[in-house]
Parts: sequence; C-alpha cells; structure tokens
Amino acid sequence: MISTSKVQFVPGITIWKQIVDDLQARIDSGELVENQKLPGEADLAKAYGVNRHTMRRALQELAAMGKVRIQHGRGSFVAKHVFDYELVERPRFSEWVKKYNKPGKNDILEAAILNLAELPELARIQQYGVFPEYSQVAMIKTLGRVGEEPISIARHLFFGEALLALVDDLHAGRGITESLRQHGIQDYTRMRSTISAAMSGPQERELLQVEKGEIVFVCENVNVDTSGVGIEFSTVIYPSSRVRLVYEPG
Amino acid sequence: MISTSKVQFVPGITIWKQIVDDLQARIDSGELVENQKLPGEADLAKAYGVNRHTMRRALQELAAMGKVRIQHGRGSFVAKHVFDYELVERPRFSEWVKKYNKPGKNDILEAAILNLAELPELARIQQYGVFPEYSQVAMIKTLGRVGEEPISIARHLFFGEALLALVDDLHAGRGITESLRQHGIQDYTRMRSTISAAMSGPQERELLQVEKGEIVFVCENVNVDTSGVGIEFSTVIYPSSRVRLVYEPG
DNA sequence: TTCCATTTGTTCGTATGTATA
DNA sequence: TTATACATACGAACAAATGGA
Repeated sequence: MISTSKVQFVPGITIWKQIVDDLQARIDSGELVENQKLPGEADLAKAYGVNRHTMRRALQELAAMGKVRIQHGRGSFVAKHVFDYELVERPRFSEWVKKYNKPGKNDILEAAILNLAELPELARIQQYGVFPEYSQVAMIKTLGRVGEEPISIARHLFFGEALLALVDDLHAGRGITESLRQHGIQDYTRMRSTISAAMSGPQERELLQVEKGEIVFVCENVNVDTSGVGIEFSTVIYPSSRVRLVYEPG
Repeated sequence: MISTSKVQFVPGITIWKQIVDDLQARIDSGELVENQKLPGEADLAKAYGVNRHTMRRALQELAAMGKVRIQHGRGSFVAKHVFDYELVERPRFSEWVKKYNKPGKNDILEAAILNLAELPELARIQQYGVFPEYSQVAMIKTLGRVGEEPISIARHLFFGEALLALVDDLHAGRGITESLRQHGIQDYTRMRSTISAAMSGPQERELLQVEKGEIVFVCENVNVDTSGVGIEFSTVIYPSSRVRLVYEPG
C-alpha cells in the first residue's frame, strides 16, 4: 500500500499534477518497483483524499508518460524501465551504459572461428562491398546487460587476420573497443544499421528473459575502420519491451 | 509450375549458384510475383534435374538474400519487397519515394484543430521543451503509399498560429513540405526520433492491409525549424513486414 | 480433439573432383 | 605418387511443423 501521509496539496497547481509528481518521484526513487501492482483507483483516490476522477486523470497522465501501464479489468502497474539506445556514429556499449548509472556487462556466450563460406548471412555481408574476402572470421556471441537486466544479444563477426585472436582475447573480459585497439584498430565507426522487428524465438526469450509473444528489434550493423574497410558485421537483438531506439541527428 | 527448359548447367560454377541466379532473375523480372508459392523442394529438384540437397542449398541462399521466405511445413514463397526507410536529418516523403520509381501518395484520413490540453501524448511532447505552448494545434492523419502499397499511417501535430490553416490547406493535395513553405516555414529538420515496436491493432491492420499478428514500428518524431523551435510532432506507424528502418551516419 | 497428407528440417551414408602436404 | 582434407553432389530415411478432414 502507498502511504500518502506527507502529501499536502498546494494551491495554484492542479491536484492531479501534484499526484503525478508524487507518484513519479516514488517510481524514480525505487520505492515502487517495476511491475508492482498499484492499488485500485478507488483505493488510491481514498489514500490521496481526492475524487476518483482526479486520481484517474493523474494515472492517465502517468500512462501517457510511460511510467505506469493500465490494464482494463486488471489494474495499474509500474511500467518497466525502457532504455533509450541511440543510433550514433561511434556506438560504444560501455560509454552508453554510463548514462544509466548502472554497471554494464557483456557476457561471452560463444566464441569461435568460422569459415566465411558457411555463414548464413554471407549474401547480405558481401553486398556492402566493404568487407575483405578473408576465408575465416571471428564470431563472438554476447549477452549485454545493464545492471542485472539483459538488454541485447549480439552476434559479432570480425574480419581480418589479426582479429581472429579476439576469440581468445575477449574471454579475458575486456570490452570490444579495448580489445580491437590492442589489435591495431584505433577507431571504428558505424557505416550502416538496418532495423527490423520480429517475434521473439525460444532462445531469445530465455536469454533476454521476456515472455512469449514479445517483440524484438533485429539490427544489422556494419562497422568500418577509419579508411572505410569493413571490420565488423554484427546482428544485435533487443527486446522492444525494454529498449527503444533513438535517432538524433547532429 | 516453373519451366526449366532453358536451364543448362555450365561446368566450373557450382550448380546451386546457377539455380540461385536463375530463380533470382525470374523474381526480378516479375515472372514470379510476391507471395507466390514455389513448388516444393522435391518438385523443384526434379524440375532442375538435381538432388534435393542441391536445391535446398540454392533456396537457403535465396532466403539469406531476402528473395524468398521459407516456412517449415508450408513451403517456400517469393518474398515481399521491403522498403528501406532512411533516418535522415531532412526527411521528405516525396524525395524518398523517388528511389523506388513508383508514384508516392499521402492520403488525408482526418484533419482537425485540437486543444493541446486534450492530447494524450502531451506529456511526451512537453518534455522536449522545444514546442511553444499554443492552446491549439493542427492534427492531420495521413496514409502514405508507394505505388498501391500502404506504407505508413502518420498522425501529425503542427504547432504555431499560422499552421492551423494546414487543416484546410492539405486537403488540396499538396505535400506537407510545400504547404509548410507557404506558411513561412522554409526549412525544417528532424531533432529526434524514437522507435518502438508493437502488435498491429485492428485499425492499423485495415489501413495498412496487414495480417493479424503482424508487427508495426511506432516512430515518434520531433521536427524543428532552422532556429530550433518545434514545428511538428508526429507519430508514424510502419508495417515491419514492408518497411525496414535504416541508419546511415554522415 | 485426433488423424493424415504435405512440406521443410536433419542426419545418416556414398561418391567424385580438387587442392594441399 | 600418395595421403589427407574439403567442398560438391546424390540417395534414403526420419523428425518436426503445418493445415485440413
């Protein structure tokens, strides 16, 4: 139950806005946790000492802000936090995660040297015309987390003789950017990303801890070095319930 | 059925590659049309005079290229054409559609003057801090097409006294960019886009002509004028089966 | 609900040509 | 020359998914 002992409404601001601010603060502070069921509208109205219509107005606003999720016939719930993943020219997982003041991790699920000819995505890789025709690539599959929340499954393919060593290197727990630097890649940039959507498969559901029927983003990324030569082709899967993609030019 | 009378395999190139080229040419030429079911693997193999494994290898390749779609237990189908919608600083529907050599249309579904206070997305609009606090906005709902294919449902909100006239103007059938120019907006750019995904609702299914269970992209866009003042907030829905979003920096 | 035909997915085995040590 | 490895191609059988009766 929610204690409203300290909430005293001030005149001049609409009451529903003050309730919005109060509930928002409780959610942001962690007092109310994700997916927690809020009391019914009638109970909430009573607790705040307002009419149910006033309470509803506040809940509608919180729903529009994405802070709560209202389900007809079930109740209101604290919405899951959604991470904004920005599409930028220099995507660096470790830099991005700092925004959220939580520890970021990239667990290695799998690492192997693969023959280029056996890759199912070979046709799409070749069409960009930036990847040298090595016979082998380093494949590394990772699970990205922010705090304890799984946020991405990535399948990285690294092109270049020197980068085959990444298969052993990354086991050591270093970040990708740092490991690339140790193999002569001082800088790399995003050349292109394509964004599709799909239903989550059983493997994704297990790794990303999402329910059946949830939607995932499927991003195919091409990264190149400073001279425009292809370094990495990655396929990254994000749960759309926890990640929103953001484009901000300039 | 597919006639293979002309297909003679030449030595030096693997048979499955020659089959890929043959089928790709038939798809690109229009002989095989979108969503058309191909004969079963066994029948195709027989028609080409090869083993089922060889036929499968070719089909796998075509699937990886996005030319066909293979469904376990159902068969193989000629894949739908997917439009690449690029995230750019100056998005202009009429410019983009030229890429596909098809006529682009933007039908007006609805146009009205709305009170700002009544908008469900008000909270999200205000958080950007770029939109002036007008009491009214022009709301225009459009259905975008490329050729005859519905490609987007957009709900545009235009901010500014002068832009309220757009509600009547756009009925005339002009493009948005042109109409904005006539009301003093010479140029506008994308400040931010957020990309989410959702299951298609009944209204979207009817307008976009997609099946139940298909996924849509939901993009919220903020457009500003040259001095950074908010001009337009739009929510655009794309069917993920026909549209892929693309980010290309630089 | 169960049963069945169709179709793709997977795994055996066999044979052949080519490149490499 | 011989031996090995590998990709290609063919053959057969069974597993798994789908849709209709």
